Amino acid sequence: MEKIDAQRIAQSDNSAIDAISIDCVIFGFNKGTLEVLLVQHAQGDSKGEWGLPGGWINKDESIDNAASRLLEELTGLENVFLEQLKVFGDPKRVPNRRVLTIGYYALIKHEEDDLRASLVLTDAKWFKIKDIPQLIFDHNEIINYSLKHLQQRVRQAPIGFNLLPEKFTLLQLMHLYEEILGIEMNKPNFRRKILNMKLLVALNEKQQDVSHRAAQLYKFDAKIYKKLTEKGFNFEF
Amino acid sequence: MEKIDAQRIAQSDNSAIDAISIDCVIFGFNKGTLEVLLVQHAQGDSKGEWGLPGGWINKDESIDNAASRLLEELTGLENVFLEQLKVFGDPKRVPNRRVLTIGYYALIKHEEDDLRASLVLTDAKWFKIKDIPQLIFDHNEIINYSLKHLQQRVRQAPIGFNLLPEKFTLLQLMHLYEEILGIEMNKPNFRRKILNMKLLVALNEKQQDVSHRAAQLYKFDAKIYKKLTEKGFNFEF
DNA sequence: TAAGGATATAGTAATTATGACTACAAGTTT
DNA sequence: AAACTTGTAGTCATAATTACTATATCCTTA
Repeated sequence: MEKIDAQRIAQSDNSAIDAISIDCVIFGFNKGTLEVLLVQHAQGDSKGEWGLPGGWINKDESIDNAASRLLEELTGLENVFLEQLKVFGDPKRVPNRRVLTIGYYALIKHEEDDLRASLVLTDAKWFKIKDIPQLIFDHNEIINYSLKHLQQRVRQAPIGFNLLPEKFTLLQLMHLYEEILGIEMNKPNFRRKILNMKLLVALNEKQQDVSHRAAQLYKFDAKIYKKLTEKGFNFEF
Repeated sequence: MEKIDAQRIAQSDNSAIDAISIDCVIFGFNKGTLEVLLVQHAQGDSKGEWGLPGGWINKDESIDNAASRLLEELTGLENVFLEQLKVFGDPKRVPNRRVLTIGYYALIKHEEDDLRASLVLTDAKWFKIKDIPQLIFDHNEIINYSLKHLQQRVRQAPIGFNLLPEKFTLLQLMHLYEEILGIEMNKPNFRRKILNMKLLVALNEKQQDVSHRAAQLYKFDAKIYKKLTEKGFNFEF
């Protein structure tokens, strides 16, 4: 492979790429609705416009670490579910310069108070999926891609739990799937199916302060969660 | 988001990244075995060592186009199944420099004669998955990742067909799945399941020159293939 | 405090899918 | 023609799925 080897050396320092960034699609689930966290640009050409939170990769920092650092800078949250999506590399995605961006997506427990406190300091806001405005660059495309990816992913691995609080009811879980997948499900059948998976552990607790019969609270079994995540499974509903 | 916006501008020209390459895992299926096409380096520090075929992105070329150009330069094949995997970005993946690489994987119909002719010109060789030697950089990791990814992917979409010739028998198809997934399947049950999907069209042809009863040949129905690929489906065996 | 409303949870029955087989068919080889 | 190899059809018990109905439990309010 002389050709390729030669190219590796020749082009390695005068790359056609001006820069490479990271952009992160942060999903949250609030009151039955899937939301995405966006930030408003305060300066530059795109002042006032909304876009995905993002940034740059530091020297000696893996790209996964860069993404989780950026996420923590924005939200104050650590140990969040965060996965790489893919690189977006259309030559015209950013005007005048060739900038690739590595897309990441995160799933966070939306109701955390830390998060709300941290966010008021910046121009960041949750948008319902349906209400996302026109964003800078190709950020709408990145969100669309990540949503499709999420829809695929929740059917292969029980990652949806990352959007729920520690303790949740079966109906909350079902509504989460309904919202992500855009479908309607049947309560009794959902119960049976999810309980058969042995993924959930019933707690000795019930919902509080609801104006109807309180539902059983569950958490998921971390061991089985791990096993299912590694092995992959099928969450067809 | 002043902070992020400022960073976008400040760091955009003195990036911590020296270069970004593309590396491609090319899968083929030959005599019941899954193989990967590797190339031997002819010069540089890694002379004589094997690695994934790869190269650099040109100006004004999308990364997907760059990947398919590189694939065509090596194999002479066009219109090949080719998808991005993800970026590999460990700071130490290449010694002395910070080089990210975008991983791609391709599925090709292995027996094409064009391919064989083209390949003799270069130091490229098919390796069985089990026989892959120690490769340069993190290329073993990239192959492992792509294999896992392929295993997931063939259960969600009927992409496995890209590894088979136009016309194939049900048993060839079953062996392909067995090889990719590393499992054993049951013939009659496989037949029933795959035929129920209505994805296959029986041809008016049978196998030729086999020393036993000739099997029915099938092709896949392009329309249903497309529908299933978009919608996603479940190929659990 | 009893009735009504709302939601949780249990159960049923018809249908379909799955897994583990057996049996037979259709060619090849000796 | 018999033996062998692989293809294809069919069986049967079990499990999963779908579309329901029924009942339990708790809160609200009249």
